[in-house]
Amino acid sequence: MRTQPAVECSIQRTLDLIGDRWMLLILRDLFRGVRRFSRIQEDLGIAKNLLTDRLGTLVDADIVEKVPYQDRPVRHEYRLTEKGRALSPSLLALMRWGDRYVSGGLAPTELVHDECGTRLELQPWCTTCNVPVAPTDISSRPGPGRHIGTEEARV
Amino acid sequence: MRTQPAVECSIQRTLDLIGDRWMLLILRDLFRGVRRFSRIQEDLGIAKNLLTDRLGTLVDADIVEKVPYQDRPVRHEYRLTEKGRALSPSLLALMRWGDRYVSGGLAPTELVHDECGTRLELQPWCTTCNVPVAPTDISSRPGPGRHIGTEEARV
DNA sequence: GTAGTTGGTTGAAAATCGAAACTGACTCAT
DNA sequence: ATGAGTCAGTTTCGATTTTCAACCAACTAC
Repeated sequence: MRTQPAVECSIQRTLDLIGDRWMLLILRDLFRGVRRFSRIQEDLGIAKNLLTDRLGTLVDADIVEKVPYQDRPVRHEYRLTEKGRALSPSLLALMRWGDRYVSGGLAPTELVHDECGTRLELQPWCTTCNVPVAPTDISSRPGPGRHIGTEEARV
Repeated sequence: MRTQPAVECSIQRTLDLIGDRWMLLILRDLFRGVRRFSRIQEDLGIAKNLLTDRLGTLVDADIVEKVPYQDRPVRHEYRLTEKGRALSPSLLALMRWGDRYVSGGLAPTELVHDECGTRLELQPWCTTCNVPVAPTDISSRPGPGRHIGTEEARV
């Protein structure tokens, strides 16, 4: 798919896997409890062959597992694995951004803390200083998994 | 593009805008300081007409602005606006997920807190309880910007 | 004036997508 | 046991997108 030489960053590796136009929407549905083929298909309006393909990729990647929910006829549903559930911060981050910048500050759906009902924010967190970190206080450095030379690297 | 009726969730709205295979990679490059057409094009291996198109969309959406960095010949570079910079948590979340689940725990690039050098985590944060919130302690509810009926809604 | 760089545009071939039709396994109601 | 319906796909094919390569315009450096 990608014709590029090496993939040197986890964002690229992640997007190669789930950066498709439908993938994150499918995952969103799974998070929401929409787990069956036909329900997802009708909810998203995705073509069935594409849904088959995408779910297959997700299962192969161990992000989703296909579990039977009845015999005779055997019917399956798709459930997030732990790896899949670990994508929740990514979806939450995209959702909060959309709330603010695309939906004009009016969230169509809010995510709240079960215990107190507060709407959740998502922030980079420094576990040493125990404080939230602003985008301007972040810099990047090579990690143990290899690195690209970047002059001015900031996220 | 989307043939569906209404778009009722900020994740969908966001992905309609930047959920393309290239968009988030382009944004990643901009965050990293790769800001010129030719540099991005060669870094990503994206076709030039697509890069032209995608940058145009980003500029139209006010996520990126095109600013001249020299006259004679006028050359521009693409810079993130505040709206664009606000995507950093999303990219960070995808990157951390990739670090853990795709790059096998070995981050190719680490993002650190400027002040103390600690590698950053990204967590849903409850501003009332002032604690990080686990995925299992999150539920969703209709917000002021309209809602889909969901039975078992969790992210 | 020749070559090189930057930031594109254009056009044709290849890949991908979407809509609809079709299939197969099974249920349920008559 | 016939007929209608559901679920989860597969197949087919026309439409759309993407890729790849060539070309272009403006300017610099030699």
